[in-house]
Amino acid sequence: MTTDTHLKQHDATREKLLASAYCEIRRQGYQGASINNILESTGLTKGALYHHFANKQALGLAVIDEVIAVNLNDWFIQRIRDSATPVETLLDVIAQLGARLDEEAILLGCPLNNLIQEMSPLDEQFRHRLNVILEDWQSAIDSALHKSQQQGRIKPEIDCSAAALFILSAWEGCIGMAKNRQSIRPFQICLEQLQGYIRSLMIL
Amino acid sequence: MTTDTHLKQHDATREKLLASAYCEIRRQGYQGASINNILESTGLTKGALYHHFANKQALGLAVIDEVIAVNLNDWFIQRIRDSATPVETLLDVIAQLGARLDEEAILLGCPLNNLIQEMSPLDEQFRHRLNVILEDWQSAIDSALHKSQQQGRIKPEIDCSAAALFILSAWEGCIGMAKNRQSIRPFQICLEQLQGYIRSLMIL
DNA sequence: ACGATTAGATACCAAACGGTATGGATGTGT
DNA sequence: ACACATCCATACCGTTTGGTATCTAATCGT
Repeated sequence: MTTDTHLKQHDATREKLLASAYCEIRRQGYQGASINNILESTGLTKGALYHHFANKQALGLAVIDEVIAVNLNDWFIQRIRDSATPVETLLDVIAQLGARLDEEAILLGCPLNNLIQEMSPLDEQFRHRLNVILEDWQSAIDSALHKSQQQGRIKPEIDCSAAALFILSAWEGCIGMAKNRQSIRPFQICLEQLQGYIRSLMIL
Repeated sequence: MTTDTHLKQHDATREKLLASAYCEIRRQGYQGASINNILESTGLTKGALYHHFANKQALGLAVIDEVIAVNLNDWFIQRIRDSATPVETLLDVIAQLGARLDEEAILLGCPLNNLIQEMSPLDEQFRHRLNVILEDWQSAIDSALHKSQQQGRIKPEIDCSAAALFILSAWEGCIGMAKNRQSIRPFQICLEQLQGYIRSLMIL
């Protein structure tokens, strides 16, 4: 076996563990996530897990850094940053969110927000890494609003940083409330209101 | 001992258990809440607990019904329903929220939202009871907006039910985001934006 | 080709978990 | 006053938890 395939194999089991842990944490929360469940669904054993991760906390932090942050970056942050018409792209992304999420995804909620609510008061390392992601996200929205403001698409008196924070909060709030209503309809209504708020920042 | 004092004693230990369970759940989440911790902080034992509650789930549900729902009702719903100028009262309550919560309260988040995020996908009984509270809350905001709309304080084209859902979501979202920032300042900024949204529904 | 390192399986562990069975007080109804 | 129910403490139980020690292959560096 060459070095490359070996490294690939190494990474493969690590990725399997990460993916499985991500799933389990998403369903049960971090505290409720069972190491044995994670291993069972991968077919691996504790030997493999504790070879790649020092303990449960390290596994959880790796899920945050290597799964959640990456997903958010691909799905949201990059698209907003790269857009020539950022506010419109922001509205687009929100619309896609309402249209594409199925009921199960809504029931499980936002992986980032789930961990924030559960772990922020309990573990400073969790809190800090989640905070970094959150600030990155807010900064992306802030920049998008600012850019659009310079394009004359957003009212000059708007405080873009404050608006970005509110959009982020309301976004997570919408997903969070939807988690408790089994239907997808209130979620879409809520997102429409959020879009309405964003449009109220814009010049007609 | 008379019947009255006996009943009071009975209720007293039950209330002690509820209060302690509320505290523990607020700090650790429901799954993370330890029965032994709850008992230790009351000085009671398992005999007492399992005399008053069938199991941990029943204790958790009682905390929802008898502590969280009651608190929310006293602090928010009644004040909104009783107000002659509901939108103004709503804005007041939000302002008080931003001014009165200390850092610890923010770090621990909203007890209702905490349980929603943790338990909605895991336990149908939890989900249902939390949903009842949520709908009650939304309905209170809805009625408040509607009443103010009839008073000519809110624009006639506003969909009060949708706006109420969004206000609720954004509210919880603000508290949820604040949970991750140790400072109280972003929380206040976020609430100011929420107030701005509500004012945008009003007639100047 | 051979010693050293890495990957991962197996078996085990102490601690914490929620929950139960029993028994002794204390109070209640008649 | 006596039978009965209520309230709660003590001791215990089986299960699950995250974590460790050990051992065997496989692979790497030289």
